[in-house]
Amino acid sequence: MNDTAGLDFIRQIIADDNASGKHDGRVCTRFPPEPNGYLHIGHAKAVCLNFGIALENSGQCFLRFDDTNPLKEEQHFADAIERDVHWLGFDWEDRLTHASDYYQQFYDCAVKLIEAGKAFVDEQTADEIRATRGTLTEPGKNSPYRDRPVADNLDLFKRMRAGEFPDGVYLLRAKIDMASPNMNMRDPAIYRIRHASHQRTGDEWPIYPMYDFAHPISDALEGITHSLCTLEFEDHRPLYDWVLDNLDLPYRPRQIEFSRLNVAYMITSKRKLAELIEQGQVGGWDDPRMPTIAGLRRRGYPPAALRDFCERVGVTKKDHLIEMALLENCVRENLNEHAPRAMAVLNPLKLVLTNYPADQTELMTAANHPNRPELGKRDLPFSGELWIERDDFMEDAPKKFFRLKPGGEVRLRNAYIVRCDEVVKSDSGEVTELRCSYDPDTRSGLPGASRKVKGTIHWVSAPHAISAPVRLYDRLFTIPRPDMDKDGRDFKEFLNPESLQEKTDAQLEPALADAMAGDVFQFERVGYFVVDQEHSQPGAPVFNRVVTLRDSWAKQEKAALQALEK
RNA sequence: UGGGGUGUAGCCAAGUGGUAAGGCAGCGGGUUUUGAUCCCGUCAUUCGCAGGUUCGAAUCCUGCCACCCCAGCCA
Repeated sequence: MNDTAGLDFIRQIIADDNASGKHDGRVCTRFPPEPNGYLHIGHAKAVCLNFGIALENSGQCFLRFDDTNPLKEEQHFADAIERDVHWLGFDWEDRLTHASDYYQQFYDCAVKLIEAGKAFVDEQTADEIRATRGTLTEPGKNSPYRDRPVADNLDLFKRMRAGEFPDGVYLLRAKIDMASPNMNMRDPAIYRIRHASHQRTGDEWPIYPMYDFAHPISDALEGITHSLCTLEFEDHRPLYDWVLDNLDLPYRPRQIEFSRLNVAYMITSKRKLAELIEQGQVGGWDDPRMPTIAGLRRRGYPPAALRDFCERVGVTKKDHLIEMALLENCVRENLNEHAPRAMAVLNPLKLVLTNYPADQTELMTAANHPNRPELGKRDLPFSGELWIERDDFMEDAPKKFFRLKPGGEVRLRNAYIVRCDEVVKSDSGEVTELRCSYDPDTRSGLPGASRKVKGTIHWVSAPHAISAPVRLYDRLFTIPRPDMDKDGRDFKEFLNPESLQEKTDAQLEPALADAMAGDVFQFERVGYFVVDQEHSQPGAPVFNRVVTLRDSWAKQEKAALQALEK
């Protein structure tokens, strides 16, 4: 019986339960978001875990909206959550539920508890309750209403439900133990009066159950076998079990906690993200720099890469901080496989071929993917006037610089080898044009093409190029944990001023004009770029950089620079 | 200083008394018309620390240390 080897601790528990027949071999999970905001990368881990486990075990997973607090919830959040879970690649089929579907059952359960003498109606104020709860080291005090007769409790609770009392004057509490070292067991609130219109049940209910009461019951009613949640609910488990122990429900779910996902240079606090939006630091919840699913989608991260990431980070109870490099590796790995190649120049520098016939145009053939011939080829117009990347030319180049330098040769990808004969500068000394000669025998595909030069650079034909806005995105913050500063500095002090850089004069190969929103390309030697879903028009794409290519040259240069500083 | 958790490489993570998997990052090399991809190699004499048990300990015991969570009528 060594078949649990290598599984994470939750999957081991499930495998053991399956082996012992604990739930008749049934596996049922749920992803239970409150519809009070947008899903983010941390939720993605929970989605992948819950739906993934169900899939692996031929089980089922519910998408359940935990809508027990109408003050914070909105239908459009629920709609966005459904869209995001689907986009991540998961399907709940007919298992879309709401805590609010069970309001009557919750109420009936509460009545049962009251009848059993296990719950009472308190009429202390919120302040009084807080004051008598005790502290971490001191026990609390019993409410003066704790021993109210069952009949009175029943009467009051029914009148609470009937809407006879204003908010806050009565509260249904579980009767557990005010001296418990676990604060959650000190007669926790289970039902409060809230005269608020609910997005689904309208004004039907003036009272709403608390999470700690509603959650275990919802789980039990749905036949959830393993109720997975994050570590901060560990202290709630005794209460979760207490509710199940004291009610007669059809199933007995088990709560298991795992550590929430933390990714370096990202924050997931709803309040803080909202602050960035309010201040205009980012464009909205779907800004490509946001850690929201909507943001990641618009950034061009493939859902499969996100799933891969969630799998690779593992499931444990340790606090952790995942490096961004792992996420980016997952994205690159996916995109390298799937993204067709294209040529685009972000910082154009004019290159003129002095010996190329004037007004001549040739069609060069370029593979759409170097390792996947089945993805086909395309034609690239070539002429005597080209754009190349400014970084691909250096006047005083170091030995290891493989690109263009005065008098040097370089291969134009999919085209000819060219030599730099003359550097034209403006009055201010800025390089404005390179005058080069090409070697006609070295055209790609010709026998002369076998001549080797050290470098290959990308280009686009100036008369044929299209121009498109290109946005270069980078991490939103400059430090790994902007929200955990030791000196208490505000997270906004660590905003990366270079998280967005807009290129307005990028020159792209003409075929890119027809790119569709959501399409992702590798701009060769530059990075992966997605056609923005919001701002692109047919025939007028706007590109977002998903992630750069790995760049060992840049790394070398950076290292050399750092060595120089020392 | 109450209760609940967690400590294995730079970052994750397996390991369940028999001699430290794997991934990411890093480093070195090879292939390459992308300084990409791909390929090869390298990367913990030691598991928070200190004792103990044992032929044998990351795994068991004792003590200590560090970090995280909890005092909403939020979830």
